Amino acid sequence: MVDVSVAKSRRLPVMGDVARLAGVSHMTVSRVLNEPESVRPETRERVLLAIKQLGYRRNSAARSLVTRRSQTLGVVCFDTTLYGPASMLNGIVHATEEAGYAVSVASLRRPTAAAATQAVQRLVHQSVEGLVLIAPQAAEAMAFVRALPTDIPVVAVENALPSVTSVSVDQVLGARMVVDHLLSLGHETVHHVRGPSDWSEANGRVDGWVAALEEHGRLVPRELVGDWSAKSGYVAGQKLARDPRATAVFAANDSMALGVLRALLDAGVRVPEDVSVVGFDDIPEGAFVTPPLTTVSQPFREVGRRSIEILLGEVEGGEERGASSVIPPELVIRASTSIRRP
Amino acid sequence: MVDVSVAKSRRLPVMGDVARLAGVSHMTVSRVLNEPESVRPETRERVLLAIKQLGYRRNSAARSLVTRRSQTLGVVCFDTTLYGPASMLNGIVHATEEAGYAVSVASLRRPTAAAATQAVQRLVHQSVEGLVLIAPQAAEAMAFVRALPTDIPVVAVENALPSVTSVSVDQVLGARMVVDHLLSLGHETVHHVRGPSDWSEANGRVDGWVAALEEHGRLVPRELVGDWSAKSGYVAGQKLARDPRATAVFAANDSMALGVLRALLDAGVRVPEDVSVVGFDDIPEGAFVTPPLTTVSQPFREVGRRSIEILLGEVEGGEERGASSVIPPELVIRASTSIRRP
DNA sequence: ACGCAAGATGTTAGCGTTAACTAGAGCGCC
DNA sequence: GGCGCTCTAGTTAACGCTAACATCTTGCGT
Repeated sequence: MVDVSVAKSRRLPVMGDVARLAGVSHMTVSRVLNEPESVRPETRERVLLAIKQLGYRRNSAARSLVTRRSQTLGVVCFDTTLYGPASMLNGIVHATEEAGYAVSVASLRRPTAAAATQAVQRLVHQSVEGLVLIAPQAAEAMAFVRALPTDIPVVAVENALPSVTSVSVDQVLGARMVVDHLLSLGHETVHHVRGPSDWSEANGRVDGWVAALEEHGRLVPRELVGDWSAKSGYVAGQKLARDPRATAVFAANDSMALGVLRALLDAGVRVPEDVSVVGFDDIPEGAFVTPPLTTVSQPFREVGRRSIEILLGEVEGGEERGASSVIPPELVIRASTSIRRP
Repeated sequence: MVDVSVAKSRRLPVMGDVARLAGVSHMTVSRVLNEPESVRPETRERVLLAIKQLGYRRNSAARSLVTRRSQTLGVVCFDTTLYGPASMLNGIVHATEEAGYAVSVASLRRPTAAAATQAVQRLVHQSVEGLVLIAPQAAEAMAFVRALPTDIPVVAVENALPSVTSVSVDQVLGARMVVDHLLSLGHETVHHVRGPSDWSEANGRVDGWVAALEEHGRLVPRELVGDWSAKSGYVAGQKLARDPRATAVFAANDSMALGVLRALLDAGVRVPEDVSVVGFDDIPEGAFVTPPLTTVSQPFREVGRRSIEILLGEVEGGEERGASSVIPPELVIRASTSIRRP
């Protein structure tokens, strides 16, 4: 289909070739492609036919050279193997494609400032028209801000960078919903296994957790720290299993929640009879583990969609700076939480 | 850092500007950037300084126009939310970046031939220099083959397309290892919850399962069909729970295995005491579910690395057609399988 | 029949870079 | 001491496209 070209000459056909075959000037070919309405239907058909016969495709480099537009957005991400970032990337890629832009991805191997700078540079070098950052570590935040070019729009997802428009899920609210849910089940307080301290999402969840407990006048237990992995959740769970006051545990993501679950079960603690456990993210497997996990669902697709919407508003409409936007998450109650039975 | 430019004129600096500031011709600037050795150190320093002062960056469109190289590889993928594809994408992005190429991603919303064609076209339009297909459905296979341009190298991962170089994990071998393991534990036969019939990976696993059973002269039970989701695994698990002859279950991926596990437990079947369950993929959570899941680990990074290696061999070295390559998976034995106790 | 607007198409000149050739300087060699 | 060779830097011409302006048809009013 693509290669119906006469294939005689080695070089790909250019506008001039199409023009010659159609008996028009190369400019008419360009017009057929860019503003078909301005060309007489009869001529247009002839040109279109010639294009098909030669298998002609516009040279995008030449096009962007003269239009000064690359029709490409850049995405900087960290570990897209994690469910959250992967979903986000997915949402962003879809939204970008729908808008007719290409997506160029730069992935940080490690969460260092140098890597962040390098990734941004690489994308800027590719002359992307806008930049999406899905790199939720605060560690690179300043590196990002320094590396960011001033001449192209940027949107950060899940990471409130100073002076950068951001789209994020309301982590604080999500954590509050978890705490409210657990307290309403009669638990005295809620223990927390937090994510790495350089992740803004982890911090938001801690903030919400603390705020909600304090509002209810409850004691805020010392938090445990994980690294998002189920393994780190397991380690935390082992400690929690030894603490009789820990009857409700809020893990900062589902993977860690699974680790906690596992550790508790291994220690002979029943979930949810003895201890309630809640996660965060709503991974697809969450409903099918034992026991099915109560968690907080984040509208990743929506975040992707909205961030691209804002970004393209700035890229195309030339809007000054899109307003940051926060999207509420949703509590999904399943079987890993229950009324406290002392 | 990036914007130390004089910022007086609205337009970005071009080679000519750098040249004027450094007191040389634009060609010398070009040489400093492309073949520094050929410029006298003294001159080179002057040019480098001017570049820094102006914050000059080469225009990549102009560059690719004249060199006819986009320095970009295209990746076509389907659902990058699934662990397997996400890991693969990750591996590919890393390998591509290391090689100094940009990565343009096209994602299929739905696994249809039309979407496949469109995605390939979109990337080709962006003048990518090579194409990686991570779209494991056979459904689009023919669409891909038709849509593929003949003038740029293509590598398929996990999908043996006719006349396309491929890199994949040995699915058949993986399945055999699972069956061998289960039979060695004393199970009479192994039941299988397969993936969608249009995924080549699913088919490979079925083939290996059948082959291994037949080699051992065992009865091949009727297979159950899932869609990779834990939910579909759950449905399959419910059926299996009713079948007293099903003492060993091989689910085609970990998510479905979790669903099976859940269904069995819900039905009062103990795992692994009554029934052994094995998954495939080795998702990070697998070690922390109840019971920890025996599964097959796939070297996704390695697949990504090797596919890019082959692709770039063709792109740069002009090698005719890279040889397809198959990488062995690894059996990870955990606690969801045990000796059959009748 | 003539002028004139509107529509369709053509002509020309870049966009910013690299390829390919040209020119000048310095230097060794017979 | 002049010839040619190497090393460095400059000049010119693409690359394939679109913007902007120029030109040629039409058709219509008077």
